[in-house]
Amino acid sequence: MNSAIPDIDKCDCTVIHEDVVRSVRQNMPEEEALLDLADLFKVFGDSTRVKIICALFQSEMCVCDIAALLGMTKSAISHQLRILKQSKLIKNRRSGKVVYYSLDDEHVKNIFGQGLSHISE
Amino acid sequence: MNSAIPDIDKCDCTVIHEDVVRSVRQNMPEEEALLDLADLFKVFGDSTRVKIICALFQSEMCVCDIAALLGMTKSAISHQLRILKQSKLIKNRRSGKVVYYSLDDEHVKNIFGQGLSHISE
DNA sequence: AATACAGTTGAACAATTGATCAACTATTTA
DNA sequence: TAAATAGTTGATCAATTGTTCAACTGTATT
Repeated sequence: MNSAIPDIDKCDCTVIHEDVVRSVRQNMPEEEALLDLADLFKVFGDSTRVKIICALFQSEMCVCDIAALLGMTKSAISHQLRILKQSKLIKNRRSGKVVYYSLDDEHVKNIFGQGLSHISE
Repeated sequence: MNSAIPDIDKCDCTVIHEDVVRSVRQNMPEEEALLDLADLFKVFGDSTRVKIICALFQSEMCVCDIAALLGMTKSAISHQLRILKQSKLIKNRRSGKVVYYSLDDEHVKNIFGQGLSHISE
């Protein structure tokens, strides 16, 4: 199943370049992949989560340390860590009462690198 | 000016690994860079904008064509194009009544590539 | 000059989101 | 086993966001 053909009815205009639209539509990735991609970027689209990821680039850290680093509550950090973990960007290990979080993806570094490269222009 | 030291007061816990926190804090990118980075990813974090970018990978397109492709109104597309342009991810040229949009960044392709690579695991 | 069409813009509204708070679980230690 | 500490979780609320709608601009055509 490829990307579903959307309701043309909802479009309030004539198609000017019918051939282009047809060709582009045929080569679009599947709808689901595009939604997943947007959801992944949405995870990166919050400054708290960006800061957490940046911190974890340097070292694995526990919730308390991240909270202290960013000047936020454990609860707020824990909520964000949960989102990052659901997206499989970080992993954790428990050692006694302390839970250590660390990065769990090689792509993150590359995505961040490209992003930083873009904004520094 | 490096990343500002946040209110430790707002943190509701003791720092468990003081050395780690100090070291990580010293090496964190500037606050402003992190905010810009999050803002950039926020732009990618919407399925409509992801679809538009994917479409523009294949061909430059006018607003009507994108609207028809995605089954949305010109207005909705135009609003999103404006956001993409503000982030310097796309550019446009006018030819008579028609405005053509196209990608304006080499990093986009790499960011998307890494993102797609991540979700396909 | 008047009409038609491509595109833009601002206000409004519903939906989503992130921090807060309180209550909770899990593990260690006295 | 009771207290202390690390962390989690669900509800709530304010703030943000995306689409819609209506009115608008810009360009070409007649």
